[in-house]
Amino acid sequence: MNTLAEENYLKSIYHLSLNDENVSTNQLAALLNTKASSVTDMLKKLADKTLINYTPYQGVTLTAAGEKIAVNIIRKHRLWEFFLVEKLSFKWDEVHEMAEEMEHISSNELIDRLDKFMDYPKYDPHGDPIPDSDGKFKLHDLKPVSAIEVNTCGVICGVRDHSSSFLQYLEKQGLTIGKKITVNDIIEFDRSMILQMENKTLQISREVANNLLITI
Amino acid sequence: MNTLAEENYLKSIYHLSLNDENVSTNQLAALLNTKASSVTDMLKKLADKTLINYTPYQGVTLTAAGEKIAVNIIRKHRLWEFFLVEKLSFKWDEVHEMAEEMEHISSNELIDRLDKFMDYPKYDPHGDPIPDSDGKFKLHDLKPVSAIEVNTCGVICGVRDHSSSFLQYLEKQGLTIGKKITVNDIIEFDRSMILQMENKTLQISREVANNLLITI
DNA sequence: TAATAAATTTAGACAAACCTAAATATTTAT
DNA sequence: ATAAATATTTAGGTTTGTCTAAATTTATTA
Repeated sequence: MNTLAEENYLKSIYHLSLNDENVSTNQLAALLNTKASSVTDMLKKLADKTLINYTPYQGVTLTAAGEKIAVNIIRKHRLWEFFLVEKLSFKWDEVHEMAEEMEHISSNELIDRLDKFMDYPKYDPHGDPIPDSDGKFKLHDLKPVSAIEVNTCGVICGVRDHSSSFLQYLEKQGLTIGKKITVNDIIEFDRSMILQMENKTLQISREVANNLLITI
Repeated sequence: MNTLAEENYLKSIYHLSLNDENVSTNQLAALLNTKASSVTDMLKKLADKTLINYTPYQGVTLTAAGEKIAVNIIRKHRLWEFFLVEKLSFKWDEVHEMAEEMEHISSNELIDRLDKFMDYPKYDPHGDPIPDSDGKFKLHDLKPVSAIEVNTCGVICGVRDHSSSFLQYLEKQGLTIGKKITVNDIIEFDRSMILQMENKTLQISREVANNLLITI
């Protein structure tokens, strides 16, 4: 078994790997709220366990073994988030911290039964895909709202930013998972966007449009 | 907040306090699977935080603050055990280890909602009372089967031993929570007991009778 | 391409929670 | 009441995961 700290490093490396092939020490330090020297120590330890490929100064990638562990933690995190929202009626902006603790509950039998109990959900409350018990999952083909043209429409299927302030803002505007929106206009001055959604018109900043993900 | 180790010490002191007013260093070392010297270190730390009353060589008691924390952990443990059995269909002998991890999930809001989700259960799968959100709970008036006379009857409401081997044995014999039993006879030689339960007759050892709890 | 800046690693410490071995208190038994 | 046995604490280490400060490597830029 791995320690809590090791699990958090593997998870962070996995997340950062989605953007960059090689993950740097400083990226990890920033994400994990720690110092670069602490990261170096841990990278040596994870490399000794052959969970990562580590070349000093060159950053890291996960090995197959490391990725398997990371995906399993993400599976647990997302299933617990789903549980908290669907069964315990938490809001989508309230569950992240709790799931950060719950993802480390070790039993796989438990998580598989939880999965079954909730009828094998495919996406968590933020639209992120939930890996199945073999670690497999499908990504939607998602684009930020900011990437689409005037007069095209799409369905909200995810968010890039998971902060509660962003999620609360979206909730208040009714911009939640599954809603159909159309881009009516783009303001030239600041590239903010005018959206149509269920008879209502609303305006969102470029910043918001960049972080709101849709399928066409 | 308290560390995981601190929480486990407080919980253990609480459990041991039910039998002995003052809890000794060695009792804690045995229960926590650690060494007496390690216990001494932790007792000093908990005393500094005024969670226990500690006089060197004289053992410890919980302060009101310490007891509150201990009872809250026990509340969480028992609610999660109930969840695992009632919602995820685990058997009563399978849930202890998982609940040992889950009891440390910090959110009280989470546990209160879980409590509500399950409709405020009063007893866990082993018959132990679940403290409410104010830490209050009622004990059944329980006696071991070994303490009752021939031709008296009672309802199984708890177990003294929580080991999975004991629980599995009881399960196999059908001696589960809620079952009504009558003591038909006591064998003089080894004081084993002949029980009547739902048309069946079965014999249990003194050892089993000591660990099976009933209400009259 | 040499100097500077930025990123990373190394060296040496620290706190938490544990350990062993030795010292000290308390309890039990003769 | 004292010797022996038992329980507990103290002293000094270890490991994990963190830190700061200094050294080193890589990247940038003039």
